[in-house]
Amino acid sequence: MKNDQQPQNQQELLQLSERENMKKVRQSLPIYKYREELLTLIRDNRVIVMVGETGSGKTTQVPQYLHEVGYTKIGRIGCTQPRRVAAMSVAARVSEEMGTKLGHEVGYSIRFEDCTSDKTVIKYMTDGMLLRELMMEPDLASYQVMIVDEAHERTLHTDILLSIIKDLSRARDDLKVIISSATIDAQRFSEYFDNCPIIKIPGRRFQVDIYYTKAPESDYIQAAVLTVLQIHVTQPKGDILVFLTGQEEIEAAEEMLTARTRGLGNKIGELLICPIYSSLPSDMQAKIFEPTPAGARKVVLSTNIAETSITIDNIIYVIDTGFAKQTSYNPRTGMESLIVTPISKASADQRAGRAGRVAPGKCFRMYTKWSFLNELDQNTIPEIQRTNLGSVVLMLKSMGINNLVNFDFMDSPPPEMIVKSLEQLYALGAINDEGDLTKLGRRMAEFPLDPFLSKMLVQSEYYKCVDQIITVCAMLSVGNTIFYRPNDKEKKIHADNARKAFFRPGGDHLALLNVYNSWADNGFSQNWCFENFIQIRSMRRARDVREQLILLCERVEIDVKDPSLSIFEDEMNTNICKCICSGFFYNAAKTNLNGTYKTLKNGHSITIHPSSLMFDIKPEWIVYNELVFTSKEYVRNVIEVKGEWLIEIAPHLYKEKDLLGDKRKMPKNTGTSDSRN
DNA sequence: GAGCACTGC
Repeated sequence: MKNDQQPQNQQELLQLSERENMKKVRQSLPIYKYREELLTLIRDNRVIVMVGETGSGKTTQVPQYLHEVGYTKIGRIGCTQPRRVAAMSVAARVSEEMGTKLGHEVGYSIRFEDCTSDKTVIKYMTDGMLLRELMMEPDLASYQVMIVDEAHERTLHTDILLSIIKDLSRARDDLKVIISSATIDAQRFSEYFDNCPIIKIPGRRFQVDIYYTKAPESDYIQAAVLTVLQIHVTQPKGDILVFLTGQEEIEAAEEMLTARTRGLGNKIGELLICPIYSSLPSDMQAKIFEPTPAGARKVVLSTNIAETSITIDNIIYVIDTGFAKQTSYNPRTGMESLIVTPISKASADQRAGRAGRVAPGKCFRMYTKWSFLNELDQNTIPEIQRTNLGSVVLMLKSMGINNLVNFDFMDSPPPEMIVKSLEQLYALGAINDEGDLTKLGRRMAEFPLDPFLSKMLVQSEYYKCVDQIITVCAMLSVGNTIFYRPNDKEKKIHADNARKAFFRPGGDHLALLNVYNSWADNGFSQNWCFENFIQIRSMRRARDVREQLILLCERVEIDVKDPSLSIFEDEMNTNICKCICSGFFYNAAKTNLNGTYKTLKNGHSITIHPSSLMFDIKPEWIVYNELVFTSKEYVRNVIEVKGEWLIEIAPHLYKEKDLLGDKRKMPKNTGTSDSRN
């Protein structure tokens, strides 16, 4: 502290001019002209909708204005963001503008990282983080203002927040709520919040000219590739961003572009092809941020990641194929599908906007204007209407919100989805006949996990494998991005062999446990990951999740001490499988002996995904982590179980006569994972 | 014998 106050004239002067400069920058933002109007509106209303276009400065300035006029003397100002990086970087920017140290007056709170202190009066956070806070502080008593930013994105967490905040703002007449959204939805937000006033703040964006195809394109990848080449040959300098739906398309486009430009030699300028998608290793992702050398042109082949999550500088041309992969959830079958779907108008405009960040740009849409006007939906269906609501329902119940079918959502999820979640929670024992949370359910709600996983975790104490199950939970919750499979025939074989080497009798979960433990035994080494085709980013994330789960276990009094030393490996593996079964018995299936399986719950036909280590083994009974439709109905992350376990663990679902009654008819050679080696 | 968009607690 004292050192900071030593007079260091040169540096202080520099800082002073920096502050002056900062002030000028702040005052040049479009929102500055609206400062007084905005503050008056907030003073006179509990809730307002703020339409701030990109570049208006709303996210950084509004909390500061409110701070400057004294709101923070009473309570904190919170501002939620859908993404972690946004929460961090905006907080850093604002603390710099205020001349304070990050984490002091201005801070941020995201999962695994709380950069706030007692002094913090402006707090940026992810919307999911605020939901967790709401479980502990249901009235948000420590906040005077809550800003829900990027509300138009309608993420699952944002939608739930909106409902809870609407409810809360009626009870707390001193709380100021600001819903910040893009133009399109402003009216709907206002209606939802009892016709609250709307303030519109223009942004600062360059014009983007839109071009359509004259006729529909049958092959949008090829069309996109040809457009890239055409731009490259005929248009002035500036990088190109192409939106495709996934890794496969990106690799195809990359090959086509390479082949097409190869023959042209030095007739045309160099074209740098940069793929980007989230599961691409970070060092390869970094390529898109490298400055383009003079005389060359960069073409970024991207998934939706570049629509909101990643911003690339110097993009002048956008090529929009008009499609994206989208999940949908069928509550009847409990199946998720990931399907190539036409994007919405809002999404198309967002993509086009990526061309106008640094200069006037051009957007080439690989579909007709008629199609844009008549075939695309206005907005993407909000996530809350197309996702499994298990953890949402559990969370809301733990906040005391019981009547979910009549709960005031901005867009209600289909009732059958809520019913399905309730049915699953009931089967897990998280809620009772009246639909109230049980003691088990309350413990489960503490964990930031899917209810199936949290049930398994709570049960792990009984099966004496808490530490192992924590690891399994952590590995499953980082998704399917652990094993890296390069885009090269030779390397693919090596990667697959590396993967198979992690096999342990029992199933995929045990292999995941093995991966984690091997990594830990090798000192969490980066090199080890590289040699074994493991994505270190996912592993580090799993390690973070693990640490968080350990802390949470202590809170709900689950003993994390590792008792495994007194148990033999075989016995331990059985315990682990039984424990997984105690969480996932709902996802049980029996072999049909022709390579497919039949789910016990509804007789649905499914197949083990070829990436599963159980693909070649095909045990009689399995329990799976997830069921996803891609080209077929595949289950991923599978373990072998015994019919007897299912009857023992879930007698309310499975009866002996139904499961084992026809066992005598089954041939004996259905193989078990133990016979593999 | 297949292929997985993107977030987030």
